[in-house]
Amino acid sequence: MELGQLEAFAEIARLGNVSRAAEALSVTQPAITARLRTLEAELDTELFVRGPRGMSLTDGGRALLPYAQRALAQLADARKALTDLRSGRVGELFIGAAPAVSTYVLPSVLKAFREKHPDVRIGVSTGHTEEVLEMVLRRQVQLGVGRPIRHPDAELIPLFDDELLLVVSRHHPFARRGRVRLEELGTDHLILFDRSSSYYELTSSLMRQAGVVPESVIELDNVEAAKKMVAEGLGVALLPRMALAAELRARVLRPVGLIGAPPVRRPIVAIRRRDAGTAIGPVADFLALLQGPRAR
Amino acid sequence: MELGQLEAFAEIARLGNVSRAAEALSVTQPAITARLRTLEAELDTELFVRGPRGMSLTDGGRALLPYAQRALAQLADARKALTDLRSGRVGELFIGAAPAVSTYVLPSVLKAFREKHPDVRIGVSTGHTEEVLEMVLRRQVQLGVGRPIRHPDAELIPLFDDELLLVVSRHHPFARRGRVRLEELGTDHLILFDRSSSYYELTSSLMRQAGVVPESVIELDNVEAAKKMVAEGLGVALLPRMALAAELRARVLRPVGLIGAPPVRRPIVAIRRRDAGTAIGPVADFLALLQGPRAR
DNA sequence: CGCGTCAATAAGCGATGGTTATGCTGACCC
DNA sequence: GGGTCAGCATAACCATCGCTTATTGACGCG
Repeated sequence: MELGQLEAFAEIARLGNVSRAAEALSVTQPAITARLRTLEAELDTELFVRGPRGMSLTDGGRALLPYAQRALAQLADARKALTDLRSGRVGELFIGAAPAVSTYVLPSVLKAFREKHPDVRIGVSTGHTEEVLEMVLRRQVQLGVGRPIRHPDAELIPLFDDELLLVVSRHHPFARRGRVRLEELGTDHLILFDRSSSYYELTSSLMRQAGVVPESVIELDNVEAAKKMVAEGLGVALLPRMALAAELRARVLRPVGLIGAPPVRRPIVAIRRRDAGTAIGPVADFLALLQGPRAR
Repeated sequence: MELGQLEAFAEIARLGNVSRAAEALSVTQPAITARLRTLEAELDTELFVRGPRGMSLTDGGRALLPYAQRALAQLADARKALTDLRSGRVGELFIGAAPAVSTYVLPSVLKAFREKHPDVRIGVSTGHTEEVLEMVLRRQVQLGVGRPIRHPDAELIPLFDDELLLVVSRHHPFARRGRVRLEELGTDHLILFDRSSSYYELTSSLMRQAGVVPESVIELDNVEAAKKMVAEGLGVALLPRMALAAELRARVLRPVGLIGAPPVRRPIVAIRRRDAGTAIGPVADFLALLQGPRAR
């Protein structure tokens, strides 16, 4: 039982005529005759009665027809489903993301994505990178976004470098100078955010290495509050650039370069299961958006 | 997209391993690799990720799998449906039959049929032979049973000969003699049945040809009443043998041979559409029962 | 009574899919 | 860390199958 035979069978049934069926399938009439003959032989059932004006279904043929049609329809549907999937037009996109990514990166990227693919179901789960890795490994999400984290079954795809940026309020003396030496922070009030974030450790060690002890330290558990405080002039902060896009653009906060200190950069990566193969469809399109220059 | 390819795909997905799939399909491993390769090429989609310990589905493969399985299942079902149909085990059997056939032949035949094929849906429509022909031509029934009637689209299959039998009550003088001459009926009371039946004309012409004018004639519109009247001794009747099986066996009525008159025989035939091809399944089995010696 | 339609058959050929044999890669194990 | 094993990919060869062209045959129809 081959697909070509079933196709021929269905077309003959539809058109009641071998020659027409051959034409419809773009082959010659003997080819269709042969297909039908072998099909009938294999099923050991006459499917058509050869009348003087064409072919008419037997009981057996009538019994077979719906099955053949359904099978062929399944395959047509399969083709459509796959092209749809590859086009990214439909399907699902489940993402796990670290908090900062979820808050500051995904909104704009998902907005762009949704415009292109309105029919894709989107889901976002937020958690720290370790949790994101878990989600990926458990297949709860197709893609994770966070800082690099090694695991034999996980593949990391570099997206962009996030950077810790020293920001101050527009009225702060640093704002005009544009760049200061690290040690100068010692005379200022430092605002730190989220002890559980990986940035906390980076910031602290930076200070320690420079032997800088800030005048005072305020610890907060979220970036939004930190930004507000800096804007209010309560101190200066080292915050991830991706969290600052809006404020920098609105010039509410001002970036200040650090002299004598290496830039603190942290790559942001996408995390996928190695056994998921090359990304296709919605995932691939979303990845492309993330890697594109407009992300962040 | 070929069935072999889909089969290979489904087996690899099931077993997670090309070599096992090859074994399961009784071909060599390169054959399966090739099938998968061409399938992936045609669909332009990677279906599996080749890992060091086997194959695991990609998103694309996961999307395709249910379609492939359904298509293959349809074909398996189709095979089963056809073998079931040919075995006559399941399916439908719609019959159109002339009244006498419907009343006196079908019950026993259908009883035997049902014992062999309990899962076949059975339907019987009764009508005179012309109506039966109509039912057959309109495909309301798959098979008709009645007297021969010609039509270009109808094929007639001889089943058995019915015969008009002279019957009398057990107390009638003829009963002991066993055979009488046709003219002797002139002194008796004749019971005729069903003016609309084709037998009426046969009986009448028989009498006319012999110049016999019965003492009296009673006309009835059904065979049952006629049999009762004969049994009650109200007269003698020429009735179709197939309607008399029970009474002859119970010796309530006695057959009487007619000397000097040719036996009045009428073939009973099955009627099928010519374009229905060779009968298969339930119809074929039923036909075989009808043609068998035990029918009538 | 020849013509047209339509399916079946014949013969030849090219493509396809199968087989055996072998190569390559990563994992696992002393 | 090298050897071995598992498992898929590749190569080369070959048989089979299915398609094409050409022809035959059956059957209505004008």
